[in-house]
Amino acid sequence: MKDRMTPAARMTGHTQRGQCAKRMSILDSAADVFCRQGFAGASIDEIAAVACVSRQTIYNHYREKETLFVAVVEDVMNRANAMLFSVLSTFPERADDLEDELTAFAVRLNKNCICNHDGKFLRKLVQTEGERYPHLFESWRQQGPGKLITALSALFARLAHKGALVIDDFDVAARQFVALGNADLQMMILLGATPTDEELEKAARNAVRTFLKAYGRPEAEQAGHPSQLAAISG
Amino acid sequence: MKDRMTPAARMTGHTQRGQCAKRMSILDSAADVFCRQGFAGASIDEIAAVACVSRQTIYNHYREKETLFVAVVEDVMNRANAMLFSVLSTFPERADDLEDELTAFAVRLNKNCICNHDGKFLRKLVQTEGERYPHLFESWRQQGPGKLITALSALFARLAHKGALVIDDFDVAARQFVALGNADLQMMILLGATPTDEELEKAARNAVRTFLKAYGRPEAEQAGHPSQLAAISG
DNA sequence: GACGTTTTAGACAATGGCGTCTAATTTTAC
DNA sequence: GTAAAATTAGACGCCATTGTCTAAAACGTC
Repeated sequence: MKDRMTPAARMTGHTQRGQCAKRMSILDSAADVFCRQGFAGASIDEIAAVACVSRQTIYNHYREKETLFVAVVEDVMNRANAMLFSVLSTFPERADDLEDELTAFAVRLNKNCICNHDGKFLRKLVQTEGERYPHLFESWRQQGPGKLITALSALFARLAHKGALVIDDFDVAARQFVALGNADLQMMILLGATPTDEELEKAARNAVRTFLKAYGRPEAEQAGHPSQLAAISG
Repeated sequence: MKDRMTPAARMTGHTQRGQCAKRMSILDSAADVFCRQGFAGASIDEIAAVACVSRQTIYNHYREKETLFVAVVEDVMNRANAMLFSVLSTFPERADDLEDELTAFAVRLNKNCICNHDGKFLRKLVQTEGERYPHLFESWRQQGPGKLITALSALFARLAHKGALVIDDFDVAARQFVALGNADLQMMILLGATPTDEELEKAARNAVRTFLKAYGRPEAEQAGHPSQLAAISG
């Protein structure tokens, strides 16, 4: 049904040759199956089939199902955290065009960190298996979402220091920025659906407008986009 | 470990006697086990043990595991929707003390609809089994969250009509109200943890303050709570 | 107290998944 | 080309689970 990529096609970019190729194919396919079926529902045979690999090869790399699962989660967590900080590094420095820049940033955050494949995987697995593997996801929680909020609040603090924003509690503002960014996408996020670019853009625009209404410097707000209110109603 | 209630103690209020008691005990226990283990990981024997009921009794009421699962989900969905509309009916009518009243409302919403047992169950199951039972959860999505936003936006429209709020897009505002309410609790919600009353209160307070900064009538905002900014920083 | 219904415990076959093993085959390294 | 390493297909034992069946026990009602 859903056209699945062959493992060769799946590994884009530099082709790690040798055993590493199989390893990555296994990790990728296992992530896919674990995500769809959960730990209990995923069968090694299905993972092997998706990875185009024999079952023994999997047991060759990973002692047992649980070992594979932990490796998959750690792999996805590392990718997700790397992507998160890559996106964080694009946070707008200058305060000109703050609405547009923050909107573009929110789009990147939602698209590459929250609505993407890895984000869906982690949400699902943290919810379903989080209680069974507390320490496994705890480290992710601290290094991923935890640091996101810390970093975001520091960045907002800089913008506030420059006079572009008026914020009383940076930490709360950071969390609210992320929450507002998800507001229009919550059901899609829950269902694991992928929003279109227009949906992403619109959600981010709505979020940033409200965020700036709450935290923006009053005079800058109206000076920047005088036609704002008129444009929304359409 | 976690002290489980005996099935008799679990059914509060009017004691439906006869087979109905067993039925409810089975539904309750099955919800518990399905929520913890997922559909694939849940075993009928464990459900029977938790319900203090023999396995055959379960098969007596429900033809097979899937039948039981569907019944459980429908049961929880009905309870959750009923609770949602019960909470919705407490939305503040008058515009006096809007911050306090909206905060109390947000606390009720989070506590009784989102962070409670049923909310956790539905989030988990929608994510893990939603793709396998599309129509089952689709009806919930429409009648639960869908109607929540519709109703909330209508209620906000009334407040705006009274001049208590300044809102351009009621639908967006409704979604943002809910999203802001979750902002400080997102990780707890993801983990299925239960926030304390103080955490609920603080999260709702932060949310409503920001919501009113964005959508509150400018003069009402400062007139109502002049010491607001000073109080937050502590 | 007697009768019909419900529940119970346990046995049972069937299924499917996990993890091991082996022997053959392919790939890689030199 | 050859030797070592990796991979493969398939068979295998083991165990957990599903769903059925049966005979005994408990329950509720009259």
